[in-house]
Amino acid sequence: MSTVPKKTEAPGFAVETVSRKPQQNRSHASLERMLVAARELMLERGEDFTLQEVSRRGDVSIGSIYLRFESKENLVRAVIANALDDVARDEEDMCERVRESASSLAELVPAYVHAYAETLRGNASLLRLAMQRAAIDPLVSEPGKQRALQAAKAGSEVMLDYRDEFGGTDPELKASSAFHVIFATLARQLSLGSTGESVQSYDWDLLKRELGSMCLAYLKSPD
Amino acid sequence: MSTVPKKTEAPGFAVETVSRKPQQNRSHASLERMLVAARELMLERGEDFTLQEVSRRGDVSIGSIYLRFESKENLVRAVIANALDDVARDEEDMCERVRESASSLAELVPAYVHAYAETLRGNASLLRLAMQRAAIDPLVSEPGKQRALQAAKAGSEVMLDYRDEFGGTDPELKASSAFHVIFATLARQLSLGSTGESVQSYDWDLLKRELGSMCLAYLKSPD
Amino acid sequence: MSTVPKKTEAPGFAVETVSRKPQQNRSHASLERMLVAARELMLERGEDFTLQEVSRRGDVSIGSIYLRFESKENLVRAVIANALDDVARDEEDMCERVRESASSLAELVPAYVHAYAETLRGNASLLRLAMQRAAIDPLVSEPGKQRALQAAKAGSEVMLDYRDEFGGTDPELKASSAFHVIFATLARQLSLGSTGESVQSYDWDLLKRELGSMCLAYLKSPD
Amino acid sequence: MSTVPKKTEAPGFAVETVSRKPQQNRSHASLERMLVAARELMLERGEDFTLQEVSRRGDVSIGSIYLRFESKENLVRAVIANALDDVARDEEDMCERVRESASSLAELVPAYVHAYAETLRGNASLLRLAMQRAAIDPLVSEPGKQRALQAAKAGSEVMLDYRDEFGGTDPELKASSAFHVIFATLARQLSLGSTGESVQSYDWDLLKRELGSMCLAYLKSPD
DNA sequence: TATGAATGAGTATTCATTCAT
DNA sequence: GATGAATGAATACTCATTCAT
Repeated sequence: MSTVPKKTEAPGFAVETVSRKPQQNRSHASLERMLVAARELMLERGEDFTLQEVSRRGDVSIGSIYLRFESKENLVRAVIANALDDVARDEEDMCERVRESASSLAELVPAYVHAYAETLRGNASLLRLAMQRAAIDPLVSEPGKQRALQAAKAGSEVMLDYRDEFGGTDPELKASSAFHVIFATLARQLSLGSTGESVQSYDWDLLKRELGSMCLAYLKSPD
Repeated sequence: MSTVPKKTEAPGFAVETVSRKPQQNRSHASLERMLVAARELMLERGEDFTLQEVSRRGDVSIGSIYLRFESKENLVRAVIANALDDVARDEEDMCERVRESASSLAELVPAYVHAYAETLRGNASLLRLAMQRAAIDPLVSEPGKQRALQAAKAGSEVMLDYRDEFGGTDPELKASSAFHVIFATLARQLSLGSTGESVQSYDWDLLKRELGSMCLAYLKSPD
Repeated sequence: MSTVPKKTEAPGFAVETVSRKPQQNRSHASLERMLVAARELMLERGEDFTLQEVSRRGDVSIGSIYLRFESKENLVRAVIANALDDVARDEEDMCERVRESASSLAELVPAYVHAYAETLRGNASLLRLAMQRAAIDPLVSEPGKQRALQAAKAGSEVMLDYRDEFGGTDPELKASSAFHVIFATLARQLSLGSTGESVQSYDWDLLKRELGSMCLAYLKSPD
Repeated sequence: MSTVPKKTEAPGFAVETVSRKPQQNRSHASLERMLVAARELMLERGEDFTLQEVSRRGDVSIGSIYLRFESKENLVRAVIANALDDVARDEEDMCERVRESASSLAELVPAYVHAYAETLRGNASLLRLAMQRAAIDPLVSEPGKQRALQAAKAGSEVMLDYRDEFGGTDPELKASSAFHVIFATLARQLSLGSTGESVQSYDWDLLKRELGSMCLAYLKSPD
């Protein structure tokens, strides 16, 4: 569970940074309940929910919420931080699985694209909220960047398992670039951050396949 | 300038659909002033602005605003519609320019990536708002999708000028896929739709270059 | 048609007192149209209508309305004044008819009650508005009182045709009292002035008959 | 004091139905203060008052008002419901007193008319508001009708104490009709529901006396 | 710790009225 | 006389936050 110290607009707001106290026994349950209630409401209606509703749905008093979180904003941040933690865990697992299943770059890249897509898809709703908030809230975007850096590193490393198959002279750069392109494309297709000009109806499987081809061609290319 | 008929929650809310009347002479100026004021405020603080403020800054009465727009929401849509129109125009020009300047696929693709990046960058702030709103407002997302479709077609066509240099058997698919990947990557890098896990500090020029290489390798690839 | 002078909050606001000018030819038509439109709207929604709506429905410009009436209030008063004129005319006719049809007090009283009820019923909607407004607007209640006085006199006179059949020593008082009671009871039953504690479902015909009996017994009574 | 449950557009909006919670101790005082303030304002200016004003005059926060009442409308209804309760109580007492003081129909009827007139006169201002609102608000008119029914029954019963002195064959009908006529006449004279064509200056005491005579003559009449 | 009643600042929207043309 | 675009004051209601118990 995550928390945010009351008066500290802390630089890195990891999950532990957003709530107020290292509650022990049963207050734990109450903290849990308010986070669950808030997450549900956020999935239903974004940030357009009321603390009153959290209070009712989570069976916690409004006072309790303010005992744990300095503000509604911080409660939202905590929910997002938890969601990002979940994603990070999923990503790690996914990397491991893909790594073990592939035995060549040509096998790996499409598998990675596919697996990453599924990982993101599973958390898309909360991720969307996270990214929307990050666009305006440094307290979410800053730690988000750290996480993204780690994800980039992890993703690159998976591909670098097959650096021998890479063309060109800077495999690290290639892997990193490939990761960014893959993530950006998948994210946009999943409407993370927003739909807008993305084309939902575009053939998703087709694009995934071509994205794999593209990266493979790029990684192997001597240029 | 754009307008929206009062009672028409029109299917396609093109610029002309959002305001109320084809006012001629000096009312034009007042409409202009409120749109400018609203745009400024939106760039400063998103949709979190007050009609009072628009009234003051644009030197128009509140009543005048409601004379042109059914609601604050529609005013916001009009500002966004205008911005999207601007982008569309810029994109067209950009395509033309890139087309004329390149004489081979190897020249074209990096030039296109670069030019597209600059085009988006110039309108990034308002585009971000557009995409954020599109995430929740069908009246913005629907026409946005049409526009995206056109942009995809236009972008593909530029690359297809050099279809002879393409590898593989389906140049249309390749061009379209390349466009989507390019747009997604640039958009994410510009934090369109949100920053979130994007890494602002990542070397932008580096990524653009590699994105060009990647697409080139892909388009030429026989697979 | 009635009118009200612009700056004169005139004591007696007869129909002629509420509009502004003794228009001649075709402006007459426009005045007529705005009064008709206003009456329609008032019948539909009370005073909760918009001058915009009067303008549209009556095909007159807002400016025209203000050319004839100093304010929306005065327009409302004019509509009411017209309605009261209509009622007064109807009452006169009704008295005449009843007078001719009856040949004894015992015949007259029930006939009068019945005819008066029908007269009021036909104008009930606008009368209701008139009385509601009169409750708060002296400019309506004052002339209304004059009219009521006349009505009381006219009604009394009909009954006094048969003063010979009256008991007691003050037939004028009896006739006047009977009129007041009849009017009050009918008005309440028609919900003029409001429904509230009146009982709509009470058997209307029954009450009318008993009301006749009551007045007859009273008029004949020696006390 | 009356209350109305927030989400219940309850069929019978008795006093208890209009506010939100059965608050005990000191919130009671605050509820009282807002009702008193609202009543004062309503007596001064009808429903044309501001919640701001209630807040200031009653020394309660706007939020507090909304804590007890779902809307301004419901606050108004609560004030009216209270007033109607008061009237009902007064009516009961009045009936009792009149009953005890009279020993014949000839004594009773004038006494009843007089006492009822005084009872209504004391609550006339708020009653007027109640009836005006009832004209457009079913949530007020519906329970109002129930109350009227009860009042009619109670009033009839008082007169039926002397049914032996009645003429004719249907004493219940006579009593009921007499009640309706009495109430209607008194109400109109007190301008309940509105003044309009009522004649304020008409000699009130005179009419009361004649109304008594009329009813007495009617009740005794063999027809 | 925990509660939840109380607070009150903040804002979109309406519509009678004016006045330049 | 006629027009109708422009004006802007006025107001109910929400909900994050506080604090007395």
